[in-house]
Amino acid sequence: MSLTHAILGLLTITPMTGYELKTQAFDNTIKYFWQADQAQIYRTLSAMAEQGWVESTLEIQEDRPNRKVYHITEAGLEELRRWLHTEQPLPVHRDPFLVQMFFAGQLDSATVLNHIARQRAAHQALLEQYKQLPVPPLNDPDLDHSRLFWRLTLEMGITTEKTYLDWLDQCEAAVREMIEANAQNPSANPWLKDSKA
Amino acid sequence: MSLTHAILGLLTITPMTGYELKTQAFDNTIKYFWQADQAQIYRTLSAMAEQGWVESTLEIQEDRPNRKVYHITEAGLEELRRWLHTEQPLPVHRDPFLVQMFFAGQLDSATVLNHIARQRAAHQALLEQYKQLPVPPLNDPDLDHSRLFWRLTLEMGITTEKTYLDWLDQCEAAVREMIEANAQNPSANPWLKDSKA
DNA sequence: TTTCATTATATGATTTTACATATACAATAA
DNA sequence: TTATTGTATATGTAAAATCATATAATGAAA
Repeated sequence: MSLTHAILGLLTITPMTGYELKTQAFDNTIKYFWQADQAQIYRTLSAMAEQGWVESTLEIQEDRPNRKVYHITEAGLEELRRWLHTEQPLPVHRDPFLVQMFFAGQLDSATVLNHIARQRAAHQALLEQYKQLPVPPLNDPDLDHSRLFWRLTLEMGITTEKTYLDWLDQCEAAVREMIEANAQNPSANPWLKDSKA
Repeated sequence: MSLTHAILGLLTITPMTGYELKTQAFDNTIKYFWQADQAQIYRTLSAMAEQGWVESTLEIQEDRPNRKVYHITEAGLEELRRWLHTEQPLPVHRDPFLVQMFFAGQLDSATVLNHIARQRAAHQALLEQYKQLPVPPLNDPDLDHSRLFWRLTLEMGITTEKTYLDWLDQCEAAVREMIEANAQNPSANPWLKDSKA
């Protein structure tokens, strides 16, 4: 599975604790292409340590919990390199909102517009977060190999969110148009319910 | 979970067997926002039948296996309506290729270009498949409520794939540029390995 | 002729993901 | 003062997803 390899890759950048992997790497940086649960990260780290792909050193701290800093081993590097050469399957799409929209013909228009607005806000927030990530732009002279790919994948996250927002706007427009069309149609149907407000 | 509600929704269109749900609905139509395994569909249908949300009638066939045609019940319709009113969480992104690209600085450029080309072909194929789905376009007068939302979600699938293809092209261009830049740089690094061909 | 694809349902086993909760101390906020 | 947030690791459990395989008939292809 790719979580293992995402972690292996991250540990080539710098040794990290499970907590840092979660809060700095996954939640802030690469969540637009791989999301991971905290519990899953810790358990995967244990499994990887058993495999011999990572090792940890305990850092004793006084005022806060001890840190288990993981670093990648030679075997881990080898596994990462092997995996990096393999062809990857297509992404799995599972978007519950799109399921909802697919069947939104069964909802009144006001509810649909409300759903759209909420999703819009959530995606907008994501986009803002991605935009603030400190990765040099494509035309930056500091863009070395690694950073080039970080920027490219970040661009993907940003573009995806922009596309999503555009689509939500398109949906809203289409729904409003449909409301108009129905308002002029005397054989009014229940779809208009509440939506005149 | 949304698989249940995707199935409930699909059964409001027409009664179907598990096989039809898989081959016609999921694999052909809505896989760009909800993918489902065959085994999972059958098991979910069983669970839904126990819940009382669907019922099945057995259609005896002579030359092929009998069909278990599921239809939605009143309780199922109620559950679907309830769910359609709830707010949905953001989509979960898990794209192993993007993980690979994030760490592609550790690969030689020829391998990266090869990976990109393969993904491109796969996404191109998906796009072609989506384009051929028989859903009336947005400006079609036959576009009723249901079909409007089918078209909107399909537009999302198409747009997403187009965006992905554009991004892959951008990646390819960036990698080729990086190759150029490195070729002129005498402090050649292993990244160029094999990529001069 | 044997293998493969299609139609159709189903189970076993495993892996992956998700959700909840526990511990523990410090600092900050209500 | 009490509650919450941040740092840090971990387990229990359940749900969901994946992969493999079984059955069984027909028809087509190698």
